[in-house]
Amino acid sequence: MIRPFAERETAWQQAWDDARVFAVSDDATGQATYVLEMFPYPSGRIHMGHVRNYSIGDALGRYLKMQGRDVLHPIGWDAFGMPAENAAIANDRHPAEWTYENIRTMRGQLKKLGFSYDWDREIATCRPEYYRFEQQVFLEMLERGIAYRRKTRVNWCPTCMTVLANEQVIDDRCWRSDTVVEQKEMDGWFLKITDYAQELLDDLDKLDEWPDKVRTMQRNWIGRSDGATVHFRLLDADRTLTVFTTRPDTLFGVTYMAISPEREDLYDLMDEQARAAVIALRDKVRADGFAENEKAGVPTGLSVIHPLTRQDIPVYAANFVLADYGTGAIMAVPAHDQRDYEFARQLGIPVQVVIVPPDGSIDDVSQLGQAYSDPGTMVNSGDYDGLANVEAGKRIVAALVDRGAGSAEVQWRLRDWGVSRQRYWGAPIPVIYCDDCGTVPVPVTDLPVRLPEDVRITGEGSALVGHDAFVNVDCPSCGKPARRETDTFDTFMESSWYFVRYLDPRNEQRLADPGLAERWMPVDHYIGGVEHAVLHLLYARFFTKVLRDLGYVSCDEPFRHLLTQGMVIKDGAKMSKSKGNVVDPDEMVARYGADTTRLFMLFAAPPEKDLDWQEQGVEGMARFTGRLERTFQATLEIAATDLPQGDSGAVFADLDRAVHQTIAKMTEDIGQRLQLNTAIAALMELLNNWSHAINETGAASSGDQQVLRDLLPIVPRLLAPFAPHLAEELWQALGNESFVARADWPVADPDKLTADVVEIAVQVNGKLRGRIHMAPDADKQAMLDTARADDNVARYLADSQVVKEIVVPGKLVNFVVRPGGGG
RNA sequence: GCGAAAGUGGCGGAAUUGGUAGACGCGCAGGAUUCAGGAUCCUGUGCCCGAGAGGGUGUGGGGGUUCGAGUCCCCCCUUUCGCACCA
Repeated sequence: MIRPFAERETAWQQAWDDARVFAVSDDATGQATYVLEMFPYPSGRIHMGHVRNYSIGDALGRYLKMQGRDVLHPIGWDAFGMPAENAAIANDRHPAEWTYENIRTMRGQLKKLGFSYDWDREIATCRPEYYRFEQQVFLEMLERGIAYRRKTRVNWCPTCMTVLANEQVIDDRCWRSDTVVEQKEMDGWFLKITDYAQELLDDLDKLDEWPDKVRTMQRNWIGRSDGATVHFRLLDADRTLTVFTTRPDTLFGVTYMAISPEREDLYDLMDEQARAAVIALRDKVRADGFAENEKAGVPTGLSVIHPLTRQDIPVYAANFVLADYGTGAIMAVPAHDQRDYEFARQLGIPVQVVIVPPDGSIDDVSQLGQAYSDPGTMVNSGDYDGLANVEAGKRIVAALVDRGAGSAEVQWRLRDWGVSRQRYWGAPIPVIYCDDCGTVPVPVTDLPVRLPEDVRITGEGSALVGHDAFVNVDCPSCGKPARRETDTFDTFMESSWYFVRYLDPRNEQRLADPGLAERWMPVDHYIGGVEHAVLHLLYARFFTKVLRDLGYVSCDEPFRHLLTQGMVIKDGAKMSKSKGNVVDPDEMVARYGADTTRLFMLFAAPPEKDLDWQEQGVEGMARFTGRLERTFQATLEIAATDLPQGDSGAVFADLDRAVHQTIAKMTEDIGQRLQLNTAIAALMELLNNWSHAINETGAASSGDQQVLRDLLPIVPRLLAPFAPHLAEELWQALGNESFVARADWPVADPDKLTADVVEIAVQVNGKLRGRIHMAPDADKQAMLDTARADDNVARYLADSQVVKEIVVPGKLVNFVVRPGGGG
């Protein structure tokens, strides 16, 4: 008896829970396999993007479990963050209350979708039992100098009233509120991600199961560039102006220097008029951001001495020189750098050519009207004339080293990660400031530093600042009154290591047992949106390397295979409340059931592409599940009737082969290619053959019946990764007492994978002229003879001469002919 | 501007190693069943010509390699994404 979907889905969800089917034991003996989807922020309700994400991971996890693996498939909540505070302000509720209520709602929604999570391992990052280990790791980082405090210019979002990391600023705007970010001078805690820059870059090559797109984005973000620093003595002052350049070979082409107007350390050397001009430029640059592409600049009145030619070189302040890259100053070579060229043109500065194309195709580069930045031969460069520019570059660096005027150097675009946030709803940073002892780490034995709950959220800065009991503490070192840090950690901290906590979520002594980390890490399949390509995925990689160095894990990289799933689109736009095109998962589950909803999400597009939500498509999928139920029921009845002895007919023999071909195709599509859409298509195709065999031909003999009896236990298992409730229901209808979720994935019988007759295309001059049917292993001569015998093919060969015969066994015959003669 | 990915019926998408383009699904058309609607079942469905057999044409555009190209090479167009004065 197959129950209606609403009834059976609830029943099976309960049964899975009761039997703890997806709880994985740490001492199981199978191959440890870790399947993980990016954990959700408890924003209120599950949306279709979540459903898609988790349906992909769930299908994969269930499939691997059926393959005999020990599958770890946990879920939790990325529970700290701004929206909880915003909601608190709007509704006068405590962020914790809001968050836990959302978690309850969303947990219920996930359960209704029937995902195969090990709920015993559920975590929420806002619980002290979780963040205490984050605080502990931070203290260890502090000890090792990986965490440090400094005053610096930071990105400040006036809406969120907090500092942002560089990664959280997109086009000069806050990643969350879209407000234009301001620059502010502030104290804050930083993590030395730059110490790991080289390893983060190098190890990208090991991540061969990551999309190239993501690896490229990270490579660009890290931004290694090789070059040299060059020191220029300032004229009439006992100071130097140091620059970074990737083109030391162009040193003889320097006709001016350019500094960022933010280089306030140089203001004292300028006369009043120049200083006023530079300040005006600085203010203009700050106001415009970098939206302004037009080159602008002013002379500073300063000059430097060229380290090799000893010539005087003027220094300008220029709007295109970045304050926070390199040294905030450049040597300008207008002949060979387009930006320098444009600026020189703008201000009438001379252009000095020092490299010409090696083939002499252009003997006077100065006539180009733009900078020449390709390789070439050195000119106007003293001893280096005639050399290839790359070689000259090396020698010039050597000459600078000799004179103490420079050295080879590597620059990075990656900045240290600022993790201080002036927000309440986050993990407290475990340090105390004492007037006598300075910055004092909270002793590990005092952890966790609990976030106090008796606060009122006003939106006027962090609620912690005014919380006297939290702030006023005794110095752990000298015992005198001291102040506790009131900033909290960036929420990206919590998501940088949660995948390790899942391994040992109830351990009160340690973040995770190293043996468990050894067993389960790295994550085998990590699935989530591409919007995390830099932020979360870079931080998580960094954290993993730190955890390795601290002895918590033994792997270098957290995620072996990364699948970046596409967005869910409706009416041409990403589903969002503001666009009013959201589809509520609960509604879909109520109307069509979890199985149908999940099947449609997986079928409508390959996992990595965007998915267009079409209600009609869901209805089509409901037709499929309905048809499958009816056909299964009908087949059960046939299997139970008495039929005359006899071999199977041709239709049923074909069906038998189709079953095994479907197993083979689905196994490859899910296991190797991760193309869940074509795996489902293959199952649909099988159902078409199967229901036709029953309805059109009908089972007439015991042989036919046997084919159906063999097919029955295979179908629920093929269905189980995608429509697990229906699969359990069908499995149970066969009399099985165990769960299909625990059954073995079927194995195709290799003898049944080849048909005894295949269709072979016959072409004449590459055009299809006929089709013949032969055994797949027919020899070439037989194929040619049969092809020639085809009426239509014969017509094309009649008045022509065959000059070449191409035969692809089991596939195709192609006659290459030319007119005239007789074949 | 630089980098990456993509462009296939009315629509979502298949085609895995250069070998029968359009699997599977939606939609649409015709039929069966039905009082009717819905549901279900069957048949057809790239475009053009043809009663049919069959022929022509067809994977963004143009060229090329090959017996054979959606797939490989060159040029161009469009879309999406990422980076964007990184010296």
